[in-house]
Amino acid sequence: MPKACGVTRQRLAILHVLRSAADHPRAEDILARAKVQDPSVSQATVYRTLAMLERAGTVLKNEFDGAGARYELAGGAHHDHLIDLDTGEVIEFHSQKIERLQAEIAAELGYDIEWHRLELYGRRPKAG
Amino acid sequence: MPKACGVTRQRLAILHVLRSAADHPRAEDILARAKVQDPSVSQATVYRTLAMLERAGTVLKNEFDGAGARYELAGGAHHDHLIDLDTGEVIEFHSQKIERLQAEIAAELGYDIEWHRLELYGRRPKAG
DNA sequence: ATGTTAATGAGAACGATTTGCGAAAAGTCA
DNA sequence: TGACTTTTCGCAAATCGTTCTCATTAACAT
Repeated sequence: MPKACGVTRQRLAILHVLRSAADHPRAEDILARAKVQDPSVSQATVYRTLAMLERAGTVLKNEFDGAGARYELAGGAHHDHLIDLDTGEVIEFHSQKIERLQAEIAAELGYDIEWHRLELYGRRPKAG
Repeated sequence: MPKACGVTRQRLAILHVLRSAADHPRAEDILARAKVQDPSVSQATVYRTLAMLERAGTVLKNEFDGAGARYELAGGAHHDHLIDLDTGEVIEFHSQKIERLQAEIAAELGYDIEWHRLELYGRRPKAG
C-alpha cells in the first residue's frame, strides 16, 4: 500500500498555478491564482503544499529581497537569478564556469558545497 | 556646524561589539554583547543603530538562511560567504574570476550589476 | 544652566509564515 | 454501498524577526 499522498482539488489548483506561471510568484500570488480555479483554497494550504512540494523537490523556494519568498517549479536545469531592480522581474541564467569556480573555492577551504545561491541585482542601463 | 549624529553610550557599545566581533553576529547576539558594556541598550536601539550604520555604509547586513540577519563591519575588501551547514560558521572568500564572470553574464543580458549575493552552503567532508 | 533636538526603552504592531484543532474529504475494505 | 481510518482542510491563534509609537531622557550648542 503506497502512501496515498492525497491528490486534492486544492493541491491540483496550486500545482496548476505553478505549472502555468511564467514568473516567480509569491505565496500571496499563488493563493490568489489558485482561488480562481478553486475558491476554497486557503492560505495555510498554500504554505503547507508549497512546503511539501519543496521537500519533495518539486518546487524551489527563493528568498530574494526579503519581502516574501518566491516559488518556481523545479525540474528544469539548475540556474541562478538576475533580478531587475527597477521592475522586480527575475531572469534566469546559468554559467558552468561559475559553478566550477565555486566548487574549486569551496574545495580549497575544505568544504563540499551542498547548495548555493547566486543572485545578481542590476538595472538596464538607461539609453541616453 | 556638522550634523550632530549623536554619539551615545548605546551606539558606542554597539559599535564596540561590531569592532571586536570575529564572527557574523545576529541582532540578538549584538544586543546581548552590547549589554555587557552598557546594560541599558535595548533591542530597538540595536536595530535602529544597525539600520543607521548600514545606510551609512559602515556595516553590512547579510540575510543568509532565513533565520535572522547577520551583521559585519564593512570597510574591508568585498567578499562573499561560505556557510558551514553543521556549525553555522561563516567563512569569507573572494574570487576576482567569479566577479568578472558575473559582470560578463549580466552584460550579455543587458544589465549593469548594482550588487550581488553569492553564498555557498557546505560541509567539511567527514573524515572516515 | 537651559532650551532644542535627537535618541532612547518598553512594549505594541507588523508581515510572512507556521501551527493547533475540530470539521470535512479522501482513501480503504467489506 | 456503508462503516471506518487517515489525510487534508479552513480557520484562527501563535511565532519569529523586525519595525514602529510615543512618552521620557540624554546630547550638545548656547
